[in-house]
Amino acid sequence: MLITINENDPRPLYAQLVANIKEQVQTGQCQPGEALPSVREVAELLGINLHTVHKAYQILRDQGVITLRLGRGAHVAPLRAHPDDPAQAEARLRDRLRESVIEAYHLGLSARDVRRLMSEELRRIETERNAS
Amino acid sequence: MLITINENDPRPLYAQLVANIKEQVQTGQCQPGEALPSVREVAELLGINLHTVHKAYQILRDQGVITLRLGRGAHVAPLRAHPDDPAQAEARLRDRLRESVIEAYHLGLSARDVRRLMSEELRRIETERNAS
Amino acid sequence: MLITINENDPRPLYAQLVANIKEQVQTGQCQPGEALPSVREVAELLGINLHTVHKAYQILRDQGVITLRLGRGAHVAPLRAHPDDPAQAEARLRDRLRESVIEAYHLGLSARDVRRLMSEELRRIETERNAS
Amino acid sequence: MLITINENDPRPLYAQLVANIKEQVQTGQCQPGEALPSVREVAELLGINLHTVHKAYQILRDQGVITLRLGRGAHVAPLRAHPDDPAQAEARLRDRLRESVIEAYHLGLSARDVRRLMSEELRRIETERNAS
DNA sequence: GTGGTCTAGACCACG
DNA sequence: GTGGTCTAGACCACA
Repeated sequence: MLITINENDPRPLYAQLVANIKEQVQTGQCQPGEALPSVREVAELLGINLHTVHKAYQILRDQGVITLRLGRGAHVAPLRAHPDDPAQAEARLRDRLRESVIEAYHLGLSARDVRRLMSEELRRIETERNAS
Repeated sequence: MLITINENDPRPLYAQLVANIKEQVQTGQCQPGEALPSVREVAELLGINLHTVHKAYQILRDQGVITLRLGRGAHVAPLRAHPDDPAQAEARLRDRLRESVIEAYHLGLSARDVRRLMSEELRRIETERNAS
Repeated sequence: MLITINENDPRPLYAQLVANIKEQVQTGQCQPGEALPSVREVAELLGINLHTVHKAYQILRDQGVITLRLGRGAHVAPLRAHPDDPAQAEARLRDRLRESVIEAYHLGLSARDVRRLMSEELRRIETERNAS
Repeated sequence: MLITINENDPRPLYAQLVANIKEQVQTGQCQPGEALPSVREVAELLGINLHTVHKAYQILRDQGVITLRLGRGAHVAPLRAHPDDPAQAEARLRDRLRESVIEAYHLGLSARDVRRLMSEELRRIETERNAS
């Protein structure tokens, strides 16, 4: 598992780590049960602070993406097949999508553009997952 | 035009104002050329500081959503029909959608759910706009 | 003489008036000695405040572009053939050009672009002047 | 990196800071990747308020001149090699140059003077950049 | 009345 | 330590 950060990304480092790992888990680049590198390894490899990595791992644990056990490191948790609370999950995503659509329109893009780009993204993630 | 903020929203106040106003402009709840309430009015109405509102208005001006003129207040700018830089606009939206899809999967939602919710949102905004 | 303002111009109204009139004088669209419309006429025509126009006229008088005489209105002053203080005039222009060059580079334009655009502008004004 | 402000300059402080830093970046007095002094340092050094400096840094970030990262300070961004939107970039510069030419004529300078001063400025910046 | 700038000082989040 | 947000209040420039 190769965790990376991007100097030009405006998000804080810990948020980049979280997003990066979630994406890799989701696209199947790392499998449930697989071990993640230790906090110390990641920090050294990326040349960042230990507690920045620690914070990212804690967030991932809180979101159920990984498991952390004392002395045994971090492991990828099994993927959620169904939402714990479907209504809440949908509401959250709905808000995100609503914001995205507003932004798209302000950028001058059309509903058609949005639909096309979303289809592309959905397809891309599916194929990445199947390839791995 | 009714601008609101939400105590529980994790975003900073100025960002909430920006999002709120962009949404109202986009859904047609206020028309191009229409005057927005003055910085002072909004600040008083919401019980927040002048500068917080001012910052939001400046951002909206920078993004081309409103015009601000010394001594003459704020007005809704005409909507962008086409992106200034289509490739860049698409890239930005693509990143947002990609993040949303990853999040959706981690919430336990399916590609089908995502598609359905997106269609609903696109339709909702269109109808709001046509209604006004 | 037709004085105009532009809603989308970020400059304050009085500054637009000043720039507009200076340009017309310079390009020969109005000749030395010619009468300018009265403060009141301009204000009514453009639907702006009397003292906004008044301020613009005062500035133009201070800069020697027009003459204002009580009861006789405003008239275009003769063009300056040579700078009153050549060193100071050059220094002022130099600062402006320096700023423009810095901006050009930050916009991603080259020295060549700057030269080309400057030549075009110089030529454009000459031809406009000769045409009138 | 030495940032300065000028009491007699009619521009607001934050705008002076922006122009000053852009010039230094452009003339190569500071290299891409190089760290800028922190907001607090600049504020203390110049005896002005934190927010004034902060605003300048934000503008520079929005214009792509520097990068700002929470907890990690400000750094010079890579220079733009080509305009994102060439037509728009040229239009902006053209307006600036047009204004400058009008001003030059009103100062009593000739087209020849303008050409000469512009050449000098272009050359000056090139040599400064090559020297560093 | 309007927006724009500057100051002063508090508090938070990130690394 | 860093940047980021919010408040409070003063003062200026424009219309």
